[in-house]
Amino acid sequence: MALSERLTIGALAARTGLAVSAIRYYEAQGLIAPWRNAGGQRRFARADLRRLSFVMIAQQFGFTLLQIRDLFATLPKGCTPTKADWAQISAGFRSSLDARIATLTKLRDNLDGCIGCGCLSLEACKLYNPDDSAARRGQGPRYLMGDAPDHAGQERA
Amino acid sequence: MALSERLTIGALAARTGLAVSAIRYYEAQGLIAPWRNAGGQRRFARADLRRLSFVMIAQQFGFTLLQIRDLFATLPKGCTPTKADWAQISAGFRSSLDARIATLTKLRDNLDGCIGCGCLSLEACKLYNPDDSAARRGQGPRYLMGDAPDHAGQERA
DNA sequence: CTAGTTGCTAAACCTAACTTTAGGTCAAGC
DNA sequence: GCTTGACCTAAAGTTAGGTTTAGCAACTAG
Repeated sequence: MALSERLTIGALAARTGLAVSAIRYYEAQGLIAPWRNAGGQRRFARADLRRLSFVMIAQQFGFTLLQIRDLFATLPKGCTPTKADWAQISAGFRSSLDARIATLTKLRDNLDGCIGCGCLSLEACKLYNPDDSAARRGQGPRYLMGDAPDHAGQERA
Repeated sequence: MALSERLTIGALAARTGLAVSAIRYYEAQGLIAPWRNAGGQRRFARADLRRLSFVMIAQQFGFTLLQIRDLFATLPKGCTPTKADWAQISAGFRSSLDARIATLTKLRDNLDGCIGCGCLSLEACKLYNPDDSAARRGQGPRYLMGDAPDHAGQERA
């Protein structure tokens, strides 16, 4: 048992469900920092299981790897974050998640309104870009409605 | 006015806020099907404004272009879908959106539980992969918790 | 009728998040 | 001690959703 305090990449992969290549990729992205044994092979701490789990959860929450890395950067430099550290990060997730839920709900309600009122022209209704940045991929500003820019973009209700 | 019943790609871009290149890309993906004038230039119907608006909204809802294309494929073959057609599609969005909201809410509540109970080990808690496929990018099955596969993956509460 | 703007195609490039491939090394079991 | 499976690196490939570039054609205004 004490022997397995240091996990190989394969063991970590088996226990997280991640591919070995994904773990190596995460290391390249600065999300995890294993040390190496004499032969140059990666060796992971058990705490890295938690770390990777957190990465996977955060991804589901819509965070990019870059954002997650930055989040980790706010942790104290000691190798194994405490419960309190995780709690702090999780609380941040909580509010981000709340925001995303609110956005989607608003979008849904607007859609309902469009269906209900029968307008559905989609050219003058209330569905505007809520810049839910964590969930989007595009980058340019978009008016989002079929009609001229002048009635979109400024109404940020 | 009657002259502008056929829109050029530039006009369509100006009115939707999309880049010209994006519109051409959408055509290549089968989302829109303009005809060509004598000189080979694209000419769009006014209804395409609505179509593109719908694409943009659907993207915000987390749909891929492929899914949107398939959605459009269920429309009657006539060029300009009726209000009822849009309403039907929108209703489908509505339920998909409901599902996504439910997923995120569940995730949030589980996280709350983890914070609240102080476990936060992330190794044995209830945060599992809810296959919110519209919001994910990965493809393989993942256990999502740090610990062995045997207590993850089957509990689909 | 000619200049300038807009449009055309094809192909290359871009980012995120990985996987795959190629060619070689390490470690564990018999 | 040797074979087999796990591991290594570097680089290329993949998918989605586009943008950029290059070189050329077509509209439009004066």
